[in-house]
Amino acid sequence: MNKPATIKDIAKQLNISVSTVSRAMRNAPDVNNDTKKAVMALAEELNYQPNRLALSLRQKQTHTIGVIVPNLDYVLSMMVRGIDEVALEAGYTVMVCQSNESFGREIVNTRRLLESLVDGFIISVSSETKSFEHFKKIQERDIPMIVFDRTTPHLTAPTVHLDNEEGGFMATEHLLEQGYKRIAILAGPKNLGISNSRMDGYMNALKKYKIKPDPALMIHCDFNQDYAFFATEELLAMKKRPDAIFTISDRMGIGASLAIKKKGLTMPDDIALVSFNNEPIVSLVTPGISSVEMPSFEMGKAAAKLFIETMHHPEDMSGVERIFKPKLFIRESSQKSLAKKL
Amino acid sequence: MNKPATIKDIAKQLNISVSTVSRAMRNAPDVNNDTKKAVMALAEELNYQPNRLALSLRQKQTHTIGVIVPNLDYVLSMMVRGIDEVALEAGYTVMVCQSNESFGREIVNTRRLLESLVDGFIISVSSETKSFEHFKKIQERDIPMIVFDRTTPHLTAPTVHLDNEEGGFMATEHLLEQGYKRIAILAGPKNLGISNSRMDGYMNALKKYKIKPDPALMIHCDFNQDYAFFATEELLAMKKRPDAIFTISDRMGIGASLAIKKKGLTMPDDIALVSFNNEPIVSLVTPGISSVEMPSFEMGKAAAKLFIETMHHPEDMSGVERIFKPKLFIRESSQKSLAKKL
DNA sequence: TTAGGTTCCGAAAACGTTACCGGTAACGCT
DNA sequence: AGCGTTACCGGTAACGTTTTCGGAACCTAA
Repeated sequence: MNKPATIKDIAKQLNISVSTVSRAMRNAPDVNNDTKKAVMALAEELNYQPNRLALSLRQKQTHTIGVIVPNLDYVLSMMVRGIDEVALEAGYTVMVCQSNESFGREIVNTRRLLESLVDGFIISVSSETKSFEHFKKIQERDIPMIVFDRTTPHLTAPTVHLDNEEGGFMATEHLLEQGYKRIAILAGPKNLGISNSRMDGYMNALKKYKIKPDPALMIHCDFNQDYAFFATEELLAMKKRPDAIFTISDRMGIGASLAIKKKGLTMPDDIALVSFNNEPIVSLVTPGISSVEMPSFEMGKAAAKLFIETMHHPEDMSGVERIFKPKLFIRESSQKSLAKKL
Repeated sequence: MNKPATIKDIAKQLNISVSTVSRAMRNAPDVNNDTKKAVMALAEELNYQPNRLALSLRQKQTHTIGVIVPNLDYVLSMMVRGIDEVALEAGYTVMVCQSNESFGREIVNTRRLLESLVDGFIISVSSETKSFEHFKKIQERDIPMIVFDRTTPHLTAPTVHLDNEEGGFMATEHLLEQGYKRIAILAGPKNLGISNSRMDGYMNALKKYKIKPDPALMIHCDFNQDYAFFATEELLAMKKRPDAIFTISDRMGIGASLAIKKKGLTMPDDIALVSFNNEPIVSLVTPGISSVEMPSFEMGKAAAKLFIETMHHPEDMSGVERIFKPKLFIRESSQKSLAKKL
């Protein structure tokens, strides 16, 4: 009914020009104090809200960051909170879109946000994504873009991610130190960078301990609990079954642990388990599952900071990488001494 | 560097007017097929992306829904996914802002989105919120607003929520049926509607079974795991301690279970536990925790549908309520027979 | 008095798009 | 020949804001 008040309404009522009102609102120096007060007062009274669309159209920037994530699981929602935190601080609004791990949705989201809705992007690529044309379109337009968490070599952009290789290495070395020899790995889809890096770490650790990797113990499966469950069942059905499993995510770790329990085996005696992410859940199940932690919140903050930096100095930020270090939390699922204490 | 192409560029290059280009892009009927093709082709070539800001400014609508949630925990992120789902389908983009359970952040977020960035709101109020002026400002401007999950009587708007009273009743009655008599409740802050409703259900169940509620067993504490832990410790330290606890969320349930374990008590024999939300985690801990489930995803979808309905028929939708029914999942923490089987 | 500086304000263009109103040309019909 | 339709297309205002330029009014100082 009652149209929202505009700068024009205020101008008319006060018998001054819109430019003056505009200046007064922004507290510009060249406007009389009395007029300023009058404008402010009337704005308050009319419940005036500036129209950001007009502003953005005018100055060709929206002060909005488009964040595209594959999901809002524990880790990513932590990261988003981090992004939110510093973005708000810096005067940006964030627009979160989840692609649901779907390539198609990712494209749609990108296209939408690209319609002048955002000043730039902070993205984490979906596990389904194999082609990166939609992201390259962003770069062709010289629009800032940060890739975080799920990074990829196919995109040259400032990135924030974990040292996943190190994480994979730590997890595997820990198992080796505990004396496990046949260590299986449950990895994600082959095109998923974080999965591959973690697997590289796994390989490195095996190499260091002079153990020949066994392809039969290296499983690629979908990035979720159910697939991990089935994959683990198969692993456990092998004639020479593994004595330890490293899963690339906690969800998968949970799936694996369920399969282990179902088979009637116990951790860590019959088989050990280490997973990744260190979500709260892994400390609550019995036995507690060892897991590699990533500083999600901090990484989110770093991504946003990097974004803002890029906004200010777009010149060759493209190589910048912020790499965070993982931390291994050892629990009963992988340490015999700990388990015996119980 | 290379400015994004506009409708004007296309017009100039094709020697036609902007209006024609505009019509061609929208596939309007009154434009020659050849020109249409030419426009489309050139648009493709120039990598033209329409400018939604201009469009929105012109037609005074943004096709964006502002979603304000207190956090992105399991339940709410499920709901957001539901909202996303139907919103995208209906041609809307959603803008998710988390208030982090902070009143101040909620206000800031509302103000930002109110600056003509969204066509309307779907909100779930923060647990800290006691005043609702910022939300009423939305309504004063005749902007559609749906309240979901965390609803409140202070706001008259179309709502989507769980039958929380029923949920509280189910949980409590289940405990009573199992023979528990001194049932404590761990509730949230006193101003939190869902908490109060669940507590009402609790009261109703006690009444039905002719048990006099004991104020000493009704604890209000912060909506998280740690506070629940401490509150439970106090409960267990009572001379006449409760023989069952109903917690109003799974996080709190986890906190309670940890306190119970620490004290050396076992569930369900020494004490029973039922919580709320039925997050995956409650089925994974030992003993499994009984919990009341809400159809989060469906509720999110319903909220978005209701929003779209409201957009189309704003007239007196204000009374509409979509109430979903909870479902109790019984696990070892509260059913003696189940526990004995293990 | 006049020159020069301040202080305050207004007019108008611009951002990219759509919507409204109109116009022209070609065609067919009487 | 004259008229009405039809099929296309163009000009322009408008959306709400900022920005640039300029100018009026006043003050100060020589």
